[in-house]
Amino acid sequence: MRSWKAMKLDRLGDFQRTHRNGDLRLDHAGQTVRLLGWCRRVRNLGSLVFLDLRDRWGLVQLVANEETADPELLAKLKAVRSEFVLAAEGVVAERESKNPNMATGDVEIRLTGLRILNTAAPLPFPLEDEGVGEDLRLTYRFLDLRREQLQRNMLLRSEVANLTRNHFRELDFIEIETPILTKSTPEGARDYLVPSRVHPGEFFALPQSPQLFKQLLQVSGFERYIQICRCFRDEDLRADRQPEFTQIDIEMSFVRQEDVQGVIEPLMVKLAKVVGKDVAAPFPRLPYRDAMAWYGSDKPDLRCGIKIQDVTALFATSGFNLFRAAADSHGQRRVRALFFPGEAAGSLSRKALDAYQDQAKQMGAGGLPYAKWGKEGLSSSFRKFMDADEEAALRLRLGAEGEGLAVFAVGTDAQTSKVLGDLRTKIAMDLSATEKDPALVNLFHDKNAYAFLWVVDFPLLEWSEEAQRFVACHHPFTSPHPDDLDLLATDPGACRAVAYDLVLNGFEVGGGSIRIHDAETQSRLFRTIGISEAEARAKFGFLLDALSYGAPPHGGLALGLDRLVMLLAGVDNIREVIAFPKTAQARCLMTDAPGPVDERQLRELHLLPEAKQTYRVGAVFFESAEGGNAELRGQALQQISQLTPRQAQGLVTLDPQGRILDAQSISGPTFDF
RNA sequence: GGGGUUGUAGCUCAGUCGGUUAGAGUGCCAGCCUGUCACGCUGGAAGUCGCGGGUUCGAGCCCCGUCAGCCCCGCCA
Repeated sequence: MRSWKAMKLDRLGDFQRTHRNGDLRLDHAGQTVRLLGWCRRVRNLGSLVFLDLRDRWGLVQLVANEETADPELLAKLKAVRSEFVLAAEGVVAERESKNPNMATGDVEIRLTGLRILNTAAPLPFPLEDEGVGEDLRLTYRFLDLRREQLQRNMLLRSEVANLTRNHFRELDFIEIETPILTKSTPEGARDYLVPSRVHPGEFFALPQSPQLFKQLLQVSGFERYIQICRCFRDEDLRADRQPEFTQIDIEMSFVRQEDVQGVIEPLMVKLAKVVGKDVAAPFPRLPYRDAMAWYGSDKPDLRCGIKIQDVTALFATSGFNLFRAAADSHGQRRVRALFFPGEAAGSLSRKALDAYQDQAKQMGAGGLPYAKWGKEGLSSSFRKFMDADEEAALRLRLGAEGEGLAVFAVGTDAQTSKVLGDLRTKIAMDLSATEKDPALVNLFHDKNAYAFLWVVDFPLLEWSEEAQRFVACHHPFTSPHPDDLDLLATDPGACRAVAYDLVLNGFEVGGGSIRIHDAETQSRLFRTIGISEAEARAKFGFLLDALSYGAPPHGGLALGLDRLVMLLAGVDNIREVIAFPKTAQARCLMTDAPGPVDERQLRELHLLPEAKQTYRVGAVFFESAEGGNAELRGQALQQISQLTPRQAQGLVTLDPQGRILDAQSISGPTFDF
């Protein structure tokens, strides 16, 4: 039998911790201390035993040897295995051989007492290893969370939440909780639904965001609202997306876009400082149109300075049909390009280019035309269509001096933005690892930067092919830009919104808008996106009512706390900053949720039809009946059909008149009637 | 819904052209060890090669299907 299973445990009793393990220093030498924690590792040298004791605050070495320690204590110490839970008493002493890699490396605790509070089975994976399979880590998340990295991330997350609360409290915000059980709305992401037991066939929805409630709170007069709240979206996941996530949600009255940004920026400065980064506010403002034109993304990563260029005009007379056709399309289709200067770009291998082409195809491109200027001059997928003059014109247009690589995309703005927006950061990141010129490396990817920016002037609406109508880009409560109000009727797609996203290093970390605060505009917008008067009344009647009773001009923003902490922690996956996350298939490997539920629960929730009555019928003896009296048998059967289920589970005795004399329980087959 | 990728000892992985008894490191168990700190040394136990089917004299390896993890596209107001 293994020792960790058989061991008798000690009680915590009146044992009191005197110090945190990580705090002990030479100053404490000579003091008797009492410590608690987990055994990280035992090093048993025979008659000398070392043990590292870990608590939330650090690690300290315990020691005992044969000459000075009580033999019972030494035996107990030798029985300890990794992750046993211990209470230790001892004297702080200067070490004979110090460990400079450890905060407490100058001292050790010479044990005078040891209690084993609990044993631990060998762990399914080592806590020190980085490369453990994530499914295993998630199955044993409670152990995974013992690891230093996750402890750090959880601490950081807690710090961010505290700083945020303090920041907004100083600015006179009030924290108000909004419902988790709420109403499903037609626009937006798929809702998680909760069936109502009391109202058959009706459902609550979990909130995708407290959007409408925080707007209503403005109508109520809570001019500055904040909530750190859980939100839910039943959509497919990504590395930076979980089905439930935490949002820092704020809303303010009597504000303009700049006022909302003005309370967020100083918070970001404070949060960046927590991880030792200095960022300068105000952050750059970039109109959506420019973001798409230059970076091909509404959340551009400004750590990369390369911009997309339009080269359509150069190919008006080109022999390269693909490009010339775009030039002939009167702006419907364009040729756009990225140029990466430098030796590393100019000497990219065919294999690397093929990989980028595959990437481009995945983003919907037909291929990836390129022009590369390397040691041997030009090599290009459309070289035979380009003479020296055209090459020179292209180089001039791209600003290409010396070596470098240009990649091209042809198509609509949306198509080319998608392809080039993706390749821009991808190629730049790769080149930053191989390029030797430090100035270029910095242009490709400034790895020290925390590149915050506001993307502003989003379009209000976009045409949905699937729905064959305009839908809200942000949400249907977003205020149209005051200068574009007339466009709502004439050219809805061109109407800008007073909406703004906060972007950090290519991630959308927040989004907000000034909201519609009058019922008339709100109704008008619902009409524009094809929500009928009746539907608007049914779904958003309370909002329209609220807007008609003195709603102040208001606006706000929501920050994705998880994503923000992920970026601050410098990790590339949102699961690393969530204590108990779901897998990419929206499953919890630890609890194995979601799971099936009892039929009874389903029936109570009206998700299954009512159960049929089931009768268990035993053998029936006609005790006093002589032979096969048909009439009597008929009476008996009639009696049986009136039996309660309980009576039917048994042996039934009838009198000559067919009445029940006696019924006893027996087992038998069941029948549904 | 689609594409890619991974799955072999508790863990991290190797496994050649389809061919003998599937290996290594680590962890675990036992013994030894007075200055370790990834302690060291000696020995031992440990396998549903994700699962199901097929091809073959023979499958961890080839084929088909399936499940699970991860990444991406669609989706995510």
